[in-house]
Amino acid sequence: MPIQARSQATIEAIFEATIQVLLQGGARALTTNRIAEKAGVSIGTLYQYFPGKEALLYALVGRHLDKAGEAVERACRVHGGMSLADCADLFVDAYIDAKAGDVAVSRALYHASTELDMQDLGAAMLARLHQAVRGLLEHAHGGQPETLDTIVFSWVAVVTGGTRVLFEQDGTIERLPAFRAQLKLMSRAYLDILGTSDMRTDHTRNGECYLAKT
Amino acid sequence: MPIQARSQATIEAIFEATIQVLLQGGARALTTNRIAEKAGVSIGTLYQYFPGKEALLYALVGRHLDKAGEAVERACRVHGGMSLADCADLFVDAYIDAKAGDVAVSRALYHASTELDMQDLGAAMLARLHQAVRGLLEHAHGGQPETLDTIVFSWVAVVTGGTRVLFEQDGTIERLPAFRAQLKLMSRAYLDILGTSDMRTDHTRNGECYLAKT
DNA sequence: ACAATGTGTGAGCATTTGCTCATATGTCTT
DNA sequence: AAGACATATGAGCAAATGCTCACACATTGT
Repeated sequence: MPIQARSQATIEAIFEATIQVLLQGGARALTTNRIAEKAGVSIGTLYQYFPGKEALLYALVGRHLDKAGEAVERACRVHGGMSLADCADLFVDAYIDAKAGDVAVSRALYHASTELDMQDLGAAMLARLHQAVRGLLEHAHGGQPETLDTIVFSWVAVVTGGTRVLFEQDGTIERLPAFRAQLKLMSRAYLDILGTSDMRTDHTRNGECYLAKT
Repeated sequence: MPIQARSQATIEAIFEATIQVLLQGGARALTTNRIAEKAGVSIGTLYQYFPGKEALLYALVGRHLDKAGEAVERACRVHGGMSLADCADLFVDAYIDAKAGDVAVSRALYHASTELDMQDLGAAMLARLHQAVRGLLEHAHGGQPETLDTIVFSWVAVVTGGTRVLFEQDGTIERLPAFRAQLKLMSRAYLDILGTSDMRTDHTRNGECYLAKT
């Protein structure tokens, strides 16, 4: 669709302007006219490239998610003979690094995306992460495939969800280093179950009562 | 402010109508006129009780968060001489149960809340959970208080965030039981670190390389 | 019965929003 | 140079939204 070079530049300007408007004024201030103004193009131009406001946001969010997803996939591909602990660190680092690049943008886009129906984008992202992580752990798992899927799903949900909570609550990413370390610790402890026992055993008996009374 | 009984009923009707509109039409369809119509009251009545749309949403979201927070706090208060594993189960169950009651409502309210500036409500909820969980683990922790705070923060973030991801992606809460079990398993494994070693040790050496090659 | 006050009404206004379309200006090919 | 096509313009429209206000009804106390 882009025949001349300037059209691509225009689209880029519109994308960038959308992010800027979102960052400055929030979801409420995100109007097509404002976006066009900020981008330095006319409102008509905007509607030449996007059939509507929703489509613009959809494309923008999709592009960002795609970038993050690709980064994680790339990181997960190189895992020759890693320990589970290293796998844990690998995914946690890859995901957080992919998201930490522009926390503000991620937050802004996420807030904007709730106005629309973008659950499919989020679901696609989750599925992508699921596949990547599955590949990472597959050869270390001896049990049934569905068991592995449950583990992968839970782990991915916890890592992505936990990171989101951190970013939402702590805009300054002050706590990020500590949280990252804890997330790794937790992931290692969890994944080690893969190598030590079946998922169905009740692990309350393995660990004693660690309660240190007074 | 409510002197006669019917005013309270009106407010309740408005709250309920807000949820209904949100569930049926999403955030885009959430207009004051629609809410009033659905509630069976006039638009003027709505603005007699709430200074604006934002205030209405703020009150509604606050009420729901409050209910959930209170439930978790109540559950966390009774913890005489529990093992860490039981503590893990307790919080996971309490939080999920508090949220699972009305998944659809939680999702709807969350989506609506992004239009506004409600980060303070979310932060307050997190702080509340933090305090409750801190009380739950306090007597089992021998290290420095800041270490405990880091653990509690990370754990709470992971449990709340992970649950949110699940609810957003899986509206039918089909995967909830499996996820709940995994979350408990993960929490137990993580919290056990509290009783076995200091947080600063590198746990890569404790666990071997569990990788089962082929 | 009657006023005082709490509660409910809804037509309609000011503003905003997403978007269209007739037109203008670049850019490329021949 | 000139036509063909891609790109850009922006005034303005139809619809929607948050909200006001002058007025009506209900409940209470005396």
